[in-house]
Amino acid sequence: MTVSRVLRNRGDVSATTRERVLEAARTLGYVPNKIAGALASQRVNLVGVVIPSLSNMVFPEVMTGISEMLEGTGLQPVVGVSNYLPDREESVIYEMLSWRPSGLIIAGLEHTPAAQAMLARAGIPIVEIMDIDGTPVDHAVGISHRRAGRQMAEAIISAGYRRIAFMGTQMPNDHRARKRLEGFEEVLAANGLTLIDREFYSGGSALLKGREMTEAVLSRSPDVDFLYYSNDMIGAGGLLYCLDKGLDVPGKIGLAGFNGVELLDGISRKLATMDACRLEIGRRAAQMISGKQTLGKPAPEVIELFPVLQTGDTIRKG
Amino acid sequence: MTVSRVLRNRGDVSATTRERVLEAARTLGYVPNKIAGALASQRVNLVGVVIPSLSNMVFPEVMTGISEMLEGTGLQPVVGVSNYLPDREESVIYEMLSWRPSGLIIAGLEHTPAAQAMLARAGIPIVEIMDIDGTPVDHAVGISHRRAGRQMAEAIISAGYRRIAFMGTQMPNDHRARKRLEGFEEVLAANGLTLIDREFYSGGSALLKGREMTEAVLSRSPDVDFLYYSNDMIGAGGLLYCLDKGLDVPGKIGLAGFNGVELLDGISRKLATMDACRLEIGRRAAQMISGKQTLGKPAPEVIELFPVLQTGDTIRKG
DNA sequence: GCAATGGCTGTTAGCGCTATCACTACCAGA
DNA sequence: TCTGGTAGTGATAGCGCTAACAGCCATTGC
Repeated sequence: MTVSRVLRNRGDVSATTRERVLEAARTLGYVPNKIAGALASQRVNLVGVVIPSLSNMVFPEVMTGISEMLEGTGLQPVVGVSNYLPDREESVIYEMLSWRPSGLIIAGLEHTPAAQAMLARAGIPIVEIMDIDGTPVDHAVGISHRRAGRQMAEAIISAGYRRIAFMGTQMPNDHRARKRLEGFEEVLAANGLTLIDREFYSGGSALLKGREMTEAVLSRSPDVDFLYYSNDMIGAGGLLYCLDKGLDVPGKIGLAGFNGVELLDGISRKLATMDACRLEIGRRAAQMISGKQTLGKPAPEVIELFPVLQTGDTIRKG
Repeated sequence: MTVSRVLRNRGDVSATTRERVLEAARTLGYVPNKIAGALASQRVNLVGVVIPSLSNMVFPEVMTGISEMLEGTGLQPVVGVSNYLPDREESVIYEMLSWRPSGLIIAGLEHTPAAQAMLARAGIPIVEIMDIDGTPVDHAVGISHRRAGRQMAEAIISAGYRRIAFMGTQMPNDHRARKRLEGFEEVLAANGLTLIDREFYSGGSALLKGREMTEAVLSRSPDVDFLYYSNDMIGAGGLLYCLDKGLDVPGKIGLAGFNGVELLDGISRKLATMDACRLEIGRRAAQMISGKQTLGKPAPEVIELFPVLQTGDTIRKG
């Protein structure tokens, strides 16, 4: 018992005893068994994080925000990856919950009914992140992707572009990209416009795919005057292609992406984009979990963040 | 007990009983407590993965290889991030081991003495990845960064470049980058050469930093004829800068990076680089752990992989 | 003097599972 | 008939900790 107290820094132990215990632990190479500890104390210092992918850059950034905020709280993030597959997400959630974590952070609002049910009755704080266009199980932190799509469409139209094409991922389960496109098309429709071309890809190097898709769209629809990309990576690929071809950007043709990927800051021309507030989302989500530790079960909370449109160098001014 | 048997698919249970149990579990929303299960069975289906960073792209790729291989084995990866800090790594290892995972995968061969000791007596398979220039605690899968540095230097020198500058990260604990540079300088020295300039950075957008450092080096040492970068991201930034300035690449000035980041495939000119075999490293490491599950404690194994030099478009031929 | 307090250490029970063995029912074969 | 096997199920102990409380000693206040 005294050993337990020393190793957890809990309760009173005399300085001499503490030293003796630590010394013994060191020489024995003793590592306490957290499994037994967790079972006995009904407390697990883990926070589950379920995300669709690690290769998207967006999610590692969210993770950074989460880790940063969890630092010093005694909580540790545990990552699970769903690969954008609802069934896989369900099993990852099941797996996570069976470890009885202190909280769960999960990307998106769309889950299988079984997953919804598990989350609802898990009895721990659940934070759904990235998106707020829908009904959260418990807490939520994110942006409205539908609104983001609308905002971008408005900016593009008010800059005078009319013949707009879209390029994005072929992913039925990327609900956030879908919502952005929906919002985007909504505003186009309200202005009597429709997308004059669209192209989808899946897998491979995003930069390269952006280049290839752009080439395809430009040769198929040479009169296009704006290229809207579902993310900055393919947008950057497209931008590099346009610059290589000597096209007049943003005069004759404009481009825009989504995300505000800092990674790409080194390209000679800055792509128009919207920041998805990834770091902030991670931070807030982590805060919600660690804050909930002390208090009881508080009312579900939804935090909406507002991305800022950055026109960069690829949308003409005025 | 019968419930336990049904939920783990172990032992004989009649079809009717199984169905009744599953039905009850479903209506109750029952999620078994893995903590208790693990404590009772002394088996934990987790594999710890300790890496320095998630924002480096290299590590998410390794993770992809690991997840891919672990799929279907019943094992689940759990990630811990050390931020290139030895002390933090030590505490992450401690944290991980206290959950008694089935195995541990850890980047690099350099750890604190305490961490070394913990790993050595953990009693589970340990796989140190990425690097093999050193002495592993148990198993290892990786490449020789020293050799990689040498190979690149040889290629550069035999292409006729002589006035070489280096740009890299300011990270005393990035041992792999350090070893590459050591190998590189070794070969320079053997050919009577030394680096004529060097520049280091930390933090920020790698692409942008590459651009800035390149500008700094070129203005300080205008007679430089080769730029060697410690990674592809800053290399790409430098390449974009050189192209923007209309420099003759690879005629008057050559460039090379390291890693083979697929991400960058969309740039008009292909940067010379070496593939670090990241996916393969992740796969092999995961295999070693899952393979060790059935057999007893086998002899430590070291797998060396061999990166391939890709001269791309930024080293002149012949 | 004694009770009361606080600092420190030890004892006991039990967290929710699984390993192991015990038990029942049933059938085949001698 | 009995033995021996097998399929299915239940009873018991215990995994390695921690919560809760019990106990002890030294000090303090009156």
